[in-house]
Amino acid sequence: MQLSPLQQEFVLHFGEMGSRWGINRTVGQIYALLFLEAAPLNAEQIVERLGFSRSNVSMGLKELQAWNLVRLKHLPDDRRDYFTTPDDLWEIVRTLVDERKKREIDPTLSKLRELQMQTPSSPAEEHAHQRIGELRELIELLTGWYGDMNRLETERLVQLLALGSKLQSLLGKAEKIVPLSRKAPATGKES
Amino acid sequence: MQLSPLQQEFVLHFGEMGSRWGINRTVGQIYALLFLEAAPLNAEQIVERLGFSRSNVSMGLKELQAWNLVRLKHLPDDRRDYFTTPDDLWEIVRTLVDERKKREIDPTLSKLRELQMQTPSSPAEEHAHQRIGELRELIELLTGWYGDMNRLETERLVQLLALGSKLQSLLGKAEKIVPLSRKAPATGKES
DNA sequence: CTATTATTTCAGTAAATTCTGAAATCACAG
DNA sequence: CTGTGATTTCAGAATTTACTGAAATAATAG
Repeated sequence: MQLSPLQQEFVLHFGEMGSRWGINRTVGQIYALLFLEAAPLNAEQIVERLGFSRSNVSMGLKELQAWNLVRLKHLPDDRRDYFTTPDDLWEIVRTLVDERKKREIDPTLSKLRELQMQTPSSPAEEHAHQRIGELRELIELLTGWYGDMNRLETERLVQLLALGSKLQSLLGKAEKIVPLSRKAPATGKES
Repeated sequence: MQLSPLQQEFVLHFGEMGSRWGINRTVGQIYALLFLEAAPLNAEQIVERLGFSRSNVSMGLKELQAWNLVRLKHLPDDRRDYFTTPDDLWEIVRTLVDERKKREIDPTLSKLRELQMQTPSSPAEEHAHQRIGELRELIELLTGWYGDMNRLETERLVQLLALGSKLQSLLGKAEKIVPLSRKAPATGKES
């Protein structure tokens, strides 16, 4: 592995962490490398830097593409594929969360809805039915909220996140002026 | 496996999904079973219902305990251990997110901070250093926000989540009255 | 202390996954 | 076409992870 010490440590760390997520070491390392690199890299360059077999890199890149986590570029007069990660970190986060939701949450939500169609036929099933319903509701609340957040521009989203706990008191104040359940009364301050 | 059809489908589904998370099929199924069950179960009952070996169940339960995802109970005049999941689903979600943060995010944040101490010694390292800094900042923003949310009572948290995109406009209005960057001016409406 | 039952540990095996090199496919220049 | 280089596929090897049964340990009752 021919990387600067900084790069090397970062890449190795992401390889390790990769296995705590669904992805494997190879994929984690490839991603980490592309993330740090200023310019796009082709498969051969990744092989040189990480010391994996060519086919392993090919499969890793395919996986990263399936996750939408890398962008494919082409240089003039060069027909090899070059890969980068988006410059904008928020784009990366959005992709990551979207994809994980798609793979880890959505199938469960469908399954829960499907299971709730069944009518329970014993006290045990009654309780299970109940429990499944609660879980479905909770996941719907969370995914609904996520959908809302995801629709915000990054700028707005960051503002909101930065507010954090200040939101609490701010909302308390806002609610006095703009009650949640009805039309806002005139305050004389709107534009 | 001796379960009602409803239980069975749920349990099998969570077994499958388990492998998309860090946990394995066995652990996923045990958890799903306990989640649906009204009363606590002991290890032997789990063996009967899921058909795993006794030792496999023992290891699975140990893992679930390490994740803080099950509660240990004891019945009078019975020295076997009985296991349940919390009745309150929000408690479960909080535990899950806390533990995943602890395992998947916190170590990375430490590593990023550590790497940023190093002074870059080449243009490539300079760029990597930059990139690592951006990533660290983003993760700090997200974890900071999560810490804030986590401190809220469930009641409040649910209200906030349910607001979703309505928050946007509400905040716009609130900001006119309570500007974010300075002390709130008197509006004549505070308590 | 001894017997009985509950639980855990662990070495070996089974299963799943990751990784490789060789061959196949693809893409284009000449 | 044909040849060259880029990329992918894939069968088997290597590695890792999951699972089991047997033995060890722990806990309690008598």
